[in-house]
Amino acid sequence: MRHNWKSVRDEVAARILRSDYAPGDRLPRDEELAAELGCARSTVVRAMQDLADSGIVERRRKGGTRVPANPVTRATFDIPVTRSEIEARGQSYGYHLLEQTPAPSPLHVTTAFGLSAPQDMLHLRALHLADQKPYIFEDRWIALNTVPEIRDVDLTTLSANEWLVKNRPYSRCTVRFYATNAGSDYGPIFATDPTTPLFVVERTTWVNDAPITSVKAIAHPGYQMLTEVG
Amino acid sequence: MRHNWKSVRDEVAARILRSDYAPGDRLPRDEELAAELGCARSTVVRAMQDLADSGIVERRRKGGTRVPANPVTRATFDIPVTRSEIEARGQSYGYHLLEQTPAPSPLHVTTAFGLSAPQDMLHLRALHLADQKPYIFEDRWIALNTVPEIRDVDLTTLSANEWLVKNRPYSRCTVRFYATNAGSDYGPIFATDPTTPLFVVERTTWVNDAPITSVKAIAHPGYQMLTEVG
DNA sequence: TAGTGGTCTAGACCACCGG
DNA sequence: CGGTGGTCTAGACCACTAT
Repeated sequence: MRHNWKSVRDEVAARILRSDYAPGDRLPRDEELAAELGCARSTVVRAMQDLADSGIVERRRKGGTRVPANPVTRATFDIPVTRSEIEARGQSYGYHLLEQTPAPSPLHVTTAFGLSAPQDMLHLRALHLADQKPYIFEDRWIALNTVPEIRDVDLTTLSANEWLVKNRPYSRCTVRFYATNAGSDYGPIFATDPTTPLFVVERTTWVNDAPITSVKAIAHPGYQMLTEVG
Repeated sequence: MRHNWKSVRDEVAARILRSDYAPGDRLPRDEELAAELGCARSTVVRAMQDLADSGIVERRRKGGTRVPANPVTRATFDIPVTRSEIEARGQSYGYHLLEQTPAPSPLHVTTAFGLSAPQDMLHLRALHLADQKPYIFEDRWIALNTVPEIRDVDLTTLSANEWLVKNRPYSRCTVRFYATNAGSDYGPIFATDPTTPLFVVERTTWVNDAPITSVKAIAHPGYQMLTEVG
């Protein structure tokens, strides 16, 4: 008897691993599984919803529950505030504000926000240090119309990263990962050759369609984003 | 009256956006919220679990529900089979197997799997094409002890990627993203300068601690991994 | 140890969508 | 239109953990 949803989930997952249910197959109805495993339908539902969240099965009304014909690897990454990330590694955190300039948004930022025209923004360039060494360099634009208070915040001590996270929750966000060269922009910051490949995380956030901030976080050479699935 | 869990979730999310509940704050107990919003406790539970899954709140027995003091951006990426990815872009898919050699696992693969000694594996190098152009190059190692059937599969037509996904489900997987240079290994394949930065996705999979495959997928220049949150 | 979330149940009705 | 998953309810009991 399977009386809790995790054991039901694990049983179904095991059947998929054993190919009892193969990609493309339809699984028994929740009610049948409940009867077979000796639990309530809602327990099966809970288990199946968890599997569906992981992308291991697909559920459709009337269509039933299936193992996807083309399974995907669903990977989840938590992107913390940079200070937390560094401290979680047991390293000391340091922060340098390199530039703080009001300016109209440049084209790439305007389009990232989906705006039809440039807006007044605050442009920041800052460096996050781990054990005194450059860890992440951030190039950030903050929409002054949406976040006017930022003008009065002392960003030399507290990073915009932290202030925003605690004071300006977002309702929507896009995240991009890609590779770039250090070039003449970042090479000097990380003291590396301009040809060094660097990992970039770009995030753009909104509150109800009003732009908040768009940030390019360029990580130090060798940085990896790692996660485990399953 | 909020009578379904999504409206409860949205109401709580809205309160967090308005900073009615700020980072570090404790939210009312589920029972109180249920009473306030006029629904059953289980409806509130469903809503809160969804928010907890998104990292928007943290829940602990006896500790209650809180807005995390250090909120994170939780991003989810679906990594499909390469063919599906290309076809989903509306491009034609092509595949070339460049190399297929049995060999003992090299050090970096042995350690990726957490093995104490090298194992017999099948080494593959293959190129995925989108509209005839190089899209992703994969360098893959498959554990022959765990997947002996792979010896009898014709991998010149069907990519190992697809065969494995449909025939060898995994129970555990690690995913890494990082940047690398094209160098002399990948430069010729993508017809680019050796200094070109490339985005790499590295995945290693197991079934119940038995190694299945470890693959480095090197994407074409300019490749981005993109996702939306919220 | 007491307070809070976590889960299970049985039953009902709803909503989507495949045939 | 009928079959399947989706959700809600009320109540009970369990399990963790903050205090």
